Amino acid sequence: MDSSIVKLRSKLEVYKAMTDGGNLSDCPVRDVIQGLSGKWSSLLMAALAEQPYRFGELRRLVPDISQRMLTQTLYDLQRDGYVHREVFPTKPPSVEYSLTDLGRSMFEALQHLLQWAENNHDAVRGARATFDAGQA
Amino acid sequence: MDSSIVKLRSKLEVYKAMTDGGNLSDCPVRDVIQGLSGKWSSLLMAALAEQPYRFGELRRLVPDISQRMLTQTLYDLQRDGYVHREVFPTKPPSVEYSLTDLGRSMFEALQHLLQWAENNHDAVRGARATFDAGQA
DNA sequence: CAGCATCCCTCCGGATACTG
DNA sequence: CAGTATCCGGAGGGATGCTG
Repeated sequence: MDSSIVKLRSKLEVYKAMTDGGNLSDCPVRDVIQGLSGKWSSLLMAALAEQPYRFGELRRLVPDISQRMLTQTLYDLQRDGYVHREVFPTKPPSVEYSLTDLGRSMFEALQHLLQWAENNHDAVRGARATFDAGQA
Repeated sequence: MDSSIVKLRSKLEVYKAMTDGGNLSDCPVRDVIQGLSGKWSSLLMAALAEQPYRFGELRRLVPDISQRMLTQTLYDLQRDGYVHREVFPTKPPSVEYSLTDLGRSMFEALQHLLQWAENNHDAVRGARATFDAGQA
């Protein structure tokens, strides 16, 4: 739960951690990463990092997500301990989603990547365009 | 290409960046993230961050990747400008893959998340187990 | 309001066989 | 050695309709 700067191990060590566990498919690091690789996970984490939201608010906030995927992604995030789900027995009922401490901790790590993407997406787009032009 | 500490904007700003672009499906940040969300992308980036590797070396390094996915993932990473592919016209030919400057820059951001996963995967596993027990 | 159920389809990714 | 080509099953994900 420590949000301070993490002393990074060598790159080799990071790679080795991703291949640990004997059976590679059981590697816990890859397992965690896999859970965040869905189409909507990082976007919903970014939204909830801002503030707690109710189900319908998230729908309006992310208009192009289907109701099915919103339900399922929130379920998965809750299952992995990133998101807290609280039901208010009002009438009609309302459900609020918020980040847990684990979720906030994870998002701080994720945020580096999102920030990088924001700063460098034009370089990536450019590389893609150049590459496609060369292959044409 | 600056690898120094990035001054993080507010969480709200990060979320807004992920919903920019009018048409959400055209949001460049989500576009970049999407390209890294494949099953093998981060693992191969971690391997190549360690040192350049040839095709066959990567195969042996990651035994449970199919040859098809190795080819395709390397192709995609190259297309997005993260990986450089160099052919040596030996006989038989050998091809070496290495990270570009853009790739190294990106990996530094990605590494935070990998590091977090390594440090906290037991917490995630635990949350998952607890959750599943409660639902049973 | 906040979902579950159902149908359906795309495409990710694995297995196998073949080339320069 | 470093790939391409094909086939194929299954998970991911969208649209629609119904419930407490």
